[in-house]
Amino acid sequence: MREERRLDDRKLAVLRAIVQDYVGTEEPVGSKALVERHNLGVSSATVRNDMAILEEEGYIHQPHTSAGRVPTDKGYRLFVDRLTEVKPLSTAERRAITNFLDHALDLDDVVARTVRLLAQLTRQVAVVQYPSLTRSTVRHVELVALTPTRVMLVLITDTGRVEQRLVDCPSQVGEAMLADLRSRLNARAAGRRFAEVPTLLQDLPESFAHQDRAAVTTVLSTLFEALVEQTEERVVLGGTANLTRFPHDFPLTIAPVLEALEEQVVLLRLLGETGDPGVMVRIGHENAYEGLNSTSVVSVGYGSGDETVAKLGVVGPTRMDYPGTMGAVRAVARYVGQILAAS
Amino acid sequence: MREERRLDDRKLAVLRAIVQDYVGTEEPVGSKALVERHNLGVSSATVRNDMAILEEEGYIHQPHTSAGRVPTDKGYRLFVDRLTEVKPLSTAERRAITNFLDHALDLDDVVARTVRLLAQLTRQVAVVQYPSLTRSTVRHVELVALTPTRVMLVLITDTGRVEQRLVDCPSQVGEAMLADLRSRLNARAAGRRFAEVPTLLQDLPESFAHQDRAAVTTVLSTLFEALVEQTEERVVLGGTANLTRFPHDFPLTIAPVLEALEEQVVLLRLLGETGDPGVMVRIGHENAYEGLNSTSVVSVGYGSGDETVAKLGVVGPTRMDYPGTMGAVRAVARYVGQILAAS
DNA sequence: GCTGGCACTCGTAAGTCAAGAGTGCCAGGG
DNA sequence: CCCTGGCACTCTTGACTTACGAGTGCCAGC
Repeated sequence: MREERRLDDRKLAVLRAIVQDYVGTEEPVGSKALVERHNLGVSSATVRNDMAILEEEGYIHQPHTSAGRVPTDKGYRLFVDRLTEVKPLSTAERRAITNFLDHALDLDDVVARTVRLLAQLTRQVAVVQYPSLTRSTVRHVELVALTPTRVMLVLITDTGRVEQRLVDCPSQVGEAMLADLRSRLNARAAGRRFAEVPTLLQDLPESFAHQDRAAVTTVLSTLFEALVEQTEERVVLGGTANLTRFPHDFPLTIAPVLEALEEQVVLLRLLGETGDPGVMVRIGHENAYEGLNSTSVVSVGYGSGDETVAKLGVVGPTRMDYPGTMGAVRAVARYVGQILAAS
Repeated sequence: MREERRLDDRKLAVLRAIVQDYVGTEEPVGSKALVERHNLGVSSATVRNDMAILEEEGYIHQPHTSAGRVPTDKGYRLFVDRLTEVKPLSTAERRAITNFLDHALDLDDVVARTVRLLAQLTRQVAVVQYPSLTRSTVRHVELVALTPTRVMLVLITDTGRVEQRLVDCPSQVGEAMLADLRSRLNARAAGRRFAEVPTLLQDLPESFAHQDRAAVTTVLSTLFEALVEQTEERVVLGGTANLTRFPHDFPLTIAPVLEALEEQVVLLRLLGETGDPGVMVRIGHENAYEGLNSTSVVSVGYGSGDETVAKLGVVGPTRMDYPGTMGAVRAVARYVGQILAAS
């Protein structure tokens, strides 16, 4: 293809150098500075020619005549795909992760700590999704009578998550009937995946006395609701103060970013659209949401064992240290997975 | 006192006008503009004299010679205390509150919606504390055997909140013993306030068979821990994008503010230090936390009935519309209180 | 005690200028 | 054919100057 013909190894090296320098200095990088800081073995004039080609192909861009070059989204994309490797963490960083996460108390705490850790490690905005329940199984369902017609339904999942729902029953429910329902419910549903539960329980009301059937049906439908609703995931955010580390594009970009980050739906879509198992990077305009057009998202799935139960990642400026960020995100995800598997 | 002698009604009117104009225009206000926009009945020269007095007393301040005046923290304080009334909401705003909160599903949803609502209404950063459990009572304690030595403890409070804890028991716990413990626990603790529970349950282990006592003690201490820990409150934040509406002092002030707002501890102290029942306003340096020295906090307690169970409020620039903000905060708090009382 | 008038201060905007960075292009050499 | 040194050109940036105007403080007079 055409690009292959025009972009020889040296041009790619130039692009790599531009990205690295620009990420470091935050300033457009010129040909002269480039040859000084990287031993490319050619003169600045040659580099200028290469840059002209790279610009023609859309990998770099010139803010104005007589300024240095800045990578475009397409340039970052090529850099991420072919010009760099994920950078493994230093042992100090690795130790920080274990230190920080080993002291987590429960699921909420794991998520909260993960978000703080990611934000600190990458110095960017961290996003962590609660473990998904779509593939989760029911560990236990508890029913507690609060008043004669009111029942508290508590759903406990195998990821250690607990959800409660208040059920207003159409008729009085006796303690005996409640105990009966509880045990039958658990007998059938415990250990099952969420998706299976409704079919497994659909004929349950029939086995109850006529006057109790309405109440049983109400309880069941509340349970089903809870199961479905929990697939709408929660997302936790941290490190928004890191947005202020870029006084450049202020306050143009920060406002829409903050707005976007407050929308759970947007956050979920940010993380949600990845399919493959590796670290996903979405750069600038590759992001569906307009407010995030000048940011990149680095995300990855995590889970106990080999199943992905949720995603986590960071949001930062397109001008970010991709190798380092990808390394940090991946490392944190792995360790969180281990923690989840152990608990 | 001296102030009373020097600050006659007209000077106070001038201060009020300065605050109002400055909040509106965000620019230092001069004597001429003041007499044009408010019918003070005197000339600009007179106003200038008054301003000189107000400045001597520290109520207003001049950024530089030949600039208009800006209220100081002390000036805002006087304004809030004596020069204005809390502004009641418009019917449209009132309707927005009811519309928004009436559709809340559960406690989490109430809090989430409240935060969004407050942020929208005041166009500032909203902070809502989860209802306090210190005065809460235990509604039910549930124990679920997960493995022979592992028990899930679920605590349900009268505010509808649910907390779970995993308990690793030193010995195997049978289903029968667990049922026994469950019923005794609820018999003694249900309906009681958190603080009472430990004393009520302290001799419980003695009534169990010798080989079970260690397990019972473990479960109980986990329960007590959960009770205590829940008095450390959670706080939810929203509307941080509103911080970007002040391109003036950027990005000087926004960074420390964002940092402060990410610290749960700081947030809690922000809300927590108020005692009296009315709306509390803390202006600029009245704030203990340094990063918030250029912001004001407007907060108020809310609760079902007449007991305050938690607080909510907003954080904004000292240059804010105090009457409007106070009105909005108060109205939201009242309505949330009603919702909580009803559910 | 209020008012009009006036001189003074000082921040802001606009305009000018020089310096420097960076480029594109070209002609020559390997 | 590709690389290189050289050179003219562009355009941003910062410093400096200037003019303007908003706003003040003060004073004499009513």
